[in-house]
Amino acid sequence: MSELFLDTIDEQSRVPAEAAKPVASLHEGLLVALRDFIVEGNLADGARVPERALCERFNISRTPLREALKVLAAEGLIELLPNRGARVRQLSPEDIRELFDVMGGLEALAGRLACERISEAEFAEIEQVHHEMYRFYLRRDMHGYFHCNQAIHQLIVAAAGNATLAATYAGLAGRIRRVRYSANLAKDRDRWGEAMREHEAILDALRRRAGSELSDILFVHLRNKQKAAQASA
Amino acid sequence: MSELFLDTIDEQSRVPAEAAKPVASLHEGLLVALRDFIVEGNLADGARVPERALCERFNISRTPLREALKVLAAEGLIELLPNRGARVRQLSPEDIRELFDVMGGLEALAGRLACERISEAEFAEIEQVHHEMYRFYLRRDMHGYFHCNQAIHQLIVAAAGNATLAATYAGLAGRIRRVRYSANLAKDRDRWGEAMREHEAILDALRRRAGSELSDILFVHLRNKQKAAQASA
DNA sequence: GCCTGTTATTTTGCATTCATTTTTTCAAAG
DNA sequence: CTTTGAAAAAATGAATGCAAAATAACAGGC
Repeated sequence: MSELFLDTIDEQSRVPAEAAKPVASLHEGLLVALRDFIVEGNLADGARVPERALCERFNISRTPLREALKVLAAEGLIELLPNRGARVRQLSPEDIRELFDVMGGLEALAGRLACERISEAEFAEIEQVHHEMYRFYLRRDMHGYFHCNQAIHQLIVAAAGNATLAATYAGLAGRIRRVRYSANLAKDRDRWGEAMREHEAILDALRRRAGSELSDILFVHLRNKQKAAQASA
Repeated sequence: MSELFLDTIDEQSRVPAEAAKPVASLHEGLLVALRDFIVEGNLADGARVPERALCERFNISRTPLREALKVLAAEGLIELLPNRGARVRQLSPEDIRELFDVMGGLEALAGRLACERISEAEFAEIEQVHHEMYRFYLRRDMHGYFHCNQAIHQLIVAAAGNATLAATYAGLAGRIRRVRYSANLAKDRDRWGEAMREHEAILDALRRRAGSELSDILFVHLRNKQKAAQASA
């Protein structure tokens, strides 16, 4: 490799640098669109995924669509029956239980990792959202409360600083997005107070950077959330 | 359907019966073959994945191959560069660190769940493999030790009774399989003794069904394994 | 009238083909 | 001799076409 070549590299290296993370957009667009289309419930649970209709819907040929379907099947959003096409995967109560537990485990991990590396600024942001959530709780504003709640859990996962964890978590979250469990809490006011107390404990453990403890609290918190969802299902 | 046909069905009905759970094999075969082909290191790290060559290698057309490639990309084994084909994803030290942590988190979860539902028979099996491993340790039989070690971690994940967890864990394990970290322990005899003591603690916590405690031990155990692998890398 | 057996239509899976883009080759200029 | 530019070759991404399978529609028998 000549020195001159190294000079030119300086100019061009920026391109692969900025293109390094965003793998770029190929038929990614289609994949995202299709995923949203399914997640948003445009297709009934367990319903056949009509190839031809979707081709017209997205103005593409069958080849890229089928490729996208294979990916969605790998993600667990749909299932592919040989020679029988794709079906929207319907989650059994058992599936949902499993997903809750795994997400609980991942959040527990996120909490532990966050304690190791979270900055004061990141903690301050979580703390701020927490207090905001508390105000929503006092006002009995369910919508605002859940918005903050989601944000906090998301911030903890982000604070873990582990892209693999975040991606894995997002993948599982996408699977159960079709199941609406958020509003279930509405039926159980006691649970709401309990959840709020758990969140106090979460913030406290995070403040003390007590990773192992926070890990425990988060898992139990998710377990309780799961129980509440099941009870009101 | 004639009675005669029913007679023959008796013979054949076993096939769909046992194929009920395994969604069946379509181009799954190709997917598995391709995955193994890459995992087993037939392609260099970061190397281009030659479509044409693989088509000949597996005697298929480009369409099913490209579908399989999309799935492998979703699994994180390869990466797809737009208009520039697929490349074997090479894991940075950071990627490996992340993978170790997530797998540690999942094993911690597996331990916790296992404590909730493991049967005496399952525990007995783990205990037996543990003792077998200890004998390998005393004999300084590295190969046998690692075999048992892998088996124990696998049995704990299985004992968790969570298919989603098992699948997620397997997916991450597949990504890292290309990186050989097993033999790294060989360079650090002290670590070996430490690992053995940690396994004693694991078995003890599992015996007492101390989920939270086992969860902690398993995560730290994986962390130490990671550190040892890094140090000898 | 309901069920069985056959035929027609649709749909899936894969191969082939085509337009673009990228990479390589080659040659001429500096 | 290196470097730049253009043209050829190859590879990628997507569309179409075709054989096999599945589903639907239909006719005949109990």
